[in-house]
Amino acid sequence: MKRAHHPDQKERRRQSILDTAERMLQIHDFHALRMADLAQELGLAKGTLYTYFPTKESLFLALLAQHMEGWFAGAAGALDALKSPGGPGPVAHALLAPMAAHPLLPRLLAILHTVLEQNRPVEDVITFKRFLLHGLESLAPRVESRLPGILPGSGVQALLRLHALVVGFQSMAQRPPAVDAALREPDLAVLALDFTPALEQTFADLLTGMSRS
Amino acid sequence: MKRAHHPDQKERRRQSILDTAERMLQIHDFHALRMADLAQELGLAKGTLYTYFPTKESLFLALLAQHMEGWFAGAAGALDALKSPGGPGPVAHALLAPMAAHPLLPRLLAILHTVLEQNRPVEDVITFKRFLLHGLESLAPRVESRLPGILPGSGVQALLRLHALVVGFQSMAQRPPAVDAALREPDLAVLALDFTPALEQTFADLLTGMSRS
Amino acid sequence: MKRAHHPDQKERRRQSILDTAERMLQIHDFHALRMADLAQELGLAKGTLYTYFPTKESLFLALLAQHMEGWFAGAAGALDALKSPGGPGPVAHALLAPMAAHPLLPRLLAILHTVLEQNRPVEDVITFKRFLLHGLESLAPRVESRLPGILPGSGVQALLRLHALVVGFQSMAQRPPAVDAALREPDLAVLALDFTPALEQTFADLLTGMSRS
Amino acid sequence: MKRAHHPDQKERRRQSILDTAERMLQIHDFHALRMADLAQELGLAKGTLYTYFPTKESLFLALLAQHMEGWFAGAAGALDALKSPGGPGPVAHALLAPMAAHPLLPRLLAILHTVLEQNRPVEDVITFKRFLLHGLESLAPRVESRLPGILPGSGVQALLRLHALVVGFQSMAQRPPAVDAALREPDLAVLALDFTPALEQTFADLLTGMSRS
DNA sequence: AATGAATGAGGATTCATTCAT
DNA sequence: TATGAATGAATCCTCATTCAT
Repeated sequence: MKRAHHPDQKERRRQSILDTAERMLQIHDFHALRMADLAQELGLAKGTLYTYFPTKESLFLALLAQHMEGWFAGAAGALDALKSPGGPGPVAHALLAPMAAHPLLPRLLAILHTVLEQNRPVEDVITFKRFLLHGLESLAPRVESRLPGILPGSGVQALLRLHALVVGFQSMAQRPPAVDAALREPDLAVLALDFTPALEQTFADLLTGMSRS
Repeated sequence: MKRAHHPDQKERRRQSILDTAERMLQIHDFHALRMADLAQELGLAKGTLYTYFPTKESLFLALLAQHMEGWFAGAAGALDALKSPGGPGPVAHALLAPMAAHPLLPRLLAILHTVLEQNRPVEDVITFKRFLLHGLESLAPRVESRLPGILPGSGVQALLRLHALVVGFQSMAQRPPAVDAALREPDLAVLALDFTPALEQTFADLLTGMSRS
Repeated sequence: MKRAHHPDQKERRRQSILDTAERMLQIHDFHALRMADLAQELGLAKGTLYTYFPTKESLFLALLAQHMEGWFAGAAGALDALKSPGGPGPVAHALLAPMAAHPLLPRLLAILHTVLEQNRPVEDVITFKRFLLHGLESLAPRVESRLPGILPGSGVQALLRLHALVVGFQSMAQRPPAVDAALREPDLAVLALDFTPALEQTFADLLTGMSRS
Repeated sequence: MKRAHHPDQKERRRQSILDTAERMLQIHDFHALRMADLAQELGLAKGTLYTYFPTKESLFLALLAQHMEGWFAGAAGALDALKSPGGPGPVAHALLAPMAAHPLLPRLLAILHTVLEQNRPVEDVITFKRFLLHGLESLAPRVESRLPGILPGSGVQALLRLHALVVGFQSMAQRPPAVDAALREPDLAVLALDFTPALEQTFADLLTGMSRS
């Protein structure tokens, strides 16, 4: 394997690790995806991964950050493209449609608190949380300006609530085989949520409620 | 250890296992809580646990079911005690105040999909889902009747959305030590959600939105 | 379950346990066949089995003894029906044809030394060995009288050698699925022994050799 | 513990694992010999064993292969050293005397089918069976050429029959303490086989029979 | 005689991470 | 930088057997 001496090369290799991790994450979940497999798929040695990321969690946290960034940008653009005032429905759509370009985002968010942030040094957590907050704060005013009735300053709150909905619906919508089979019983069909529409509709309703309360 | 031959005794012992599991779950999380420790705490042999519950998951699923039942009853009572029409705030409070008597409920719900329902026989999942749906359906009309503007028949949907919020907020609010430390940074305080009020306020707003949309 | 007070009833129940064990042994092997399953199949409690047989091993040792007895009788009859002198082939056939009526016999013999006689009280082993020797000694003169060239007194030896062949061929012929698949490779077909003919032919050859040496 | 980076070192370490396993197998049987003990005896971590052998079975299968190879070589040499024609007795001796240098061989062969080949991937079984067959086929013509009367082409068959006798006599000769005690009863002494002479004598008789049939 | 609740020993394997080369 | 050998913690469940009722 070529050595990545130049910073550019290092960055490229780092990115290739993230890309491969992403690809493999579509097949296996976080726990099932082993560092050894990732290394093999990349043609690297296990140890090499650890020169780029200190832990497995940090690797996937970086992946999450990347997708968050993409979503922040996409959502900002979509909100900006919205005629003002947009109203809850369009705002919800503007925020969630860009998530389609980042299908792993909900899955990574769902393990953010329970897995990725476990056993990490406080400084890293602070860094990530600042990054997250920064993104939310860039979207917040855009949201507020498209929702006339909303309480000024509650944009970040709305986005945190969206965060909770993403995590909650994701965990309900990602069904292991046995649960999937169970929900094929006709009477249980009502419990078989479809992630995207459920999320968007719920969030639109929530924004509606926030716009009047 | 006395043998529980009489059905009454068996039921009492089963309950003592659940009670002890609950007590220990307040200290360790599901994974950290080992069956061996539980047995030792109970003064039973490990194998004995398995005469009452076939797997660790089934034990905690039973615990969850018990608390769900308690919450169903409490919420039904609180809703019935509500003057009609109650409106979103009172309804949200009626639904969530009884959860205070079941502090483990959010934590168990948060691992329901990702842990407890993993690797379980389909029939068990069906049974549990039916139980869950049955509870939701007993609450749904009560919710609808207290929310004049809500779409008829959307009571179950509202409760499923509550479910998602519980799971989402729970995972955000249960912070490992490092995250807790990070959120003590002044600028990050906004990310430090307090589970109960965040949940109740959000759900109230959601009900408000559902009552008008 | 009816109590078996009368000795006759006890004997009948004991036999029904053996019969059921035999039936179940055709599906699962010794280790896979659990005492709990056996009890359930019989409609008895586990503990009841232990009033008839002190251990799992003793139960199957009794089953083995029963089949041995059947085989002793069958082989004795077949040998007696043989015109004298019969020669190695007919003698081998007379000894082995009756084994077809006891298909479990080779399987039980194969685990006799490595499983059934483990951890048993010396007295029981003595009893069983005496029973075994007694059977062999009843067949030995019949064998010798049908094999003119054989060394007088070597009948028991011949039968012990047969015992070894039964155990050896049984372990080679009872193939787990992966081995069975492997032996479907054309070049490996020669290793895929068929228990009955391999055994009989080999034993006939052995008797031939013993008749001349 | 030094890291075995060089292939030579790796091979040496692999061999030291096999050597230690062999030494410990003389005291405990396969089941009683735990991987943890083996690792401790070697001064290695348990996990390290698994970098050399994927399973416990594969480790002992490798050990068996090694002894088989030794026996193949020894037997080939002994047969080659035999004046032609040798006759059944000398051929049996040429085949079995080299087994004395591999006292574990019969024990490993006795668990080959019932333990070592269980739960192994088909490819591994095929590989091992090919290795086994290859060894048998190298001995077969040597056997045939020393046994004038034998059916041409029946050398492999003779060796498979030897295999069965080894397994059968091994299981009869390896007596647990209780059985050993039982066989000290004077009348039962006839059942107390001595592995090596019983095997060699029987096989010689079998070859005699095969030479004329 | 029948029951069935209680017992508890017993072990291979995975995999994130380290560190000598 | 890259390697990959070494590490070692971590744990659920089975099931023959017992014994109080």
